Amino acid sequence: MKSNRTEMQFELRHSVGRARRGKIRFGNIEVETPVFMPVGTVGSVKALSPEDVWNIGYRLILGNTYHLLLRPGTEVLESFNGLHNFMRWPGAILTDSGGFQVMSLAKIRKMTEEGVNFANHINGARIFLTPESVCGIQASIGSDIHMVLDECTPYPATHKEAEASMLRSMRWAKRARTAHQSSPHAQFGIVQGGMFEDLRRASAQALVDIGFDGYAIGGLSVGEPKAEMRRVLDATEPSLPVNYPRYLMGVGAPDDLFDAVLLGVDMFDCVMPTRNARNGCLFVRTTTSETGKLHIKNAAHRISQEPLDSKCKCYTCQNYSRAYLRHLFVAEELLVFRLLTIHNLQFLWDLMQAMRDALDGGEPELNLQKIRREFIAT
RNA sequence: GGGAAGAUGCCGGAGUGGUCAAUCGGAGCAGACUGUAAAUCUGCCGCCUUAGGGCUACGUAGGUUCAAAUCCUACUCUUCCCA
Repeated sequence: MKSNRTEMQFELRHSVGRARRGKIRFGNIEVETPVFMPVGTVGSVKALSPEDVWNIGYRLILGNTYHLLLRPGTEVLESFNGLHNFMRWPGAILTDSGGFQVMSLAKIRKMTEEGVNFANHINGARIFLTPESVCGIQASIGSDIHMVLDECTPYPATHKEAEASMLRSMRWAKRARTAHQSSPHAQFGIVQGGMFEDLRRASAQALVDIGFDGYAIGGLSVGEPKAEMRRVLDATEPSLPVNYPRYLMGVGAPDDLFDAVLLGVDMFDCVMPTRNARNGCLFVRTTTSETGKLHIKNAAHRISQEPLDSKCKCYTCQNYSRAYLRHLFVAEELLVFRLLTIHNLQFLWDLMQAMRDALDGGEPELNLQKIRREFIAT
């Protein structure tokens, strides 16, 4: 197994309050942080070509170990020397471990101390994921950042449940770190602990004791109120080492991204921009809609010659009217998925770029306030 | 000219005496979606409403009945078969 990637390097440039400005390098691929990563679960950012994703500016996307193991499987991926070559993606890839599927597919899996047994969602055949086997699968995928297998603790959970779940995830993290030893790729641990600050601190400390290349915060944005998420994030962040990237998993609502950057998070991923696009829900600036979103199906857009968002520079907004996009959506023309997905990913790119610029420039607080007014609905 | 079947809400189509403002689709309208079992899911969908109810409704007009979309009579129209 060879890979054309090299080790990940993280450089923290400076901070503004708790917010951080940095850069992650994978060989000649550079990723400015804070960064949002589009999700391409099975080797495709749904509806887009890799070129579409690249042209917006993205250089780091997600894949999923559980899903890629099922299809196309490691044999195919290895024969292509990994997912990058297979899908023709020139950027970097982070793979989630299957820990989220422990929660989202809870009905078809069983947990043991050894690992997770899935009756997989495609044909019911059993697949057994362990902290060690997930490392091997990720090696076959050849991703640049490997997430450890964890249990994404569901919400709500009692302190006792969250603690037992977190402690097991920490035991698994240690096993995964051992199994990963000879890998050239980066590996991130994942903080768990439900909504309990003491458990979150203990989890972070356990991971730091093991020592990872980056630290993720998992088990948030799983149905809890936003205030809960922020409280937990606020309490967890100080326990994370300064010189390593922090990754808040599964977060991508514009207001959550904004708040989490200010709380010191460097990396994010979320299906929201891509899934919402396919469901006809677009992110727009508050100058376009006070709610920050636009439902393309709405009758109000039937003859509108406006773009989705008059301040958006994306391919879709530069070329197509709301009326045409609505027509495509109503007529179930497949083109609409690409056009709407491009827009939503551009919106989050613009939001993150604006925040990076604000952190770099003078008067960051003032500029961040401007960004909040423009991108975040109240 | 003779015979048969049928006419239900925007459309398709259930219902064949009361629990029917009427199953279910579609269309229409609105909403949700946060490490993707999601091109998915939810709600509304005759009119009025202080949301408890009120009103008008199942081709048209009569009739039977405590009660009719459902039974009877006539008419109008549609489709099919025979001439």
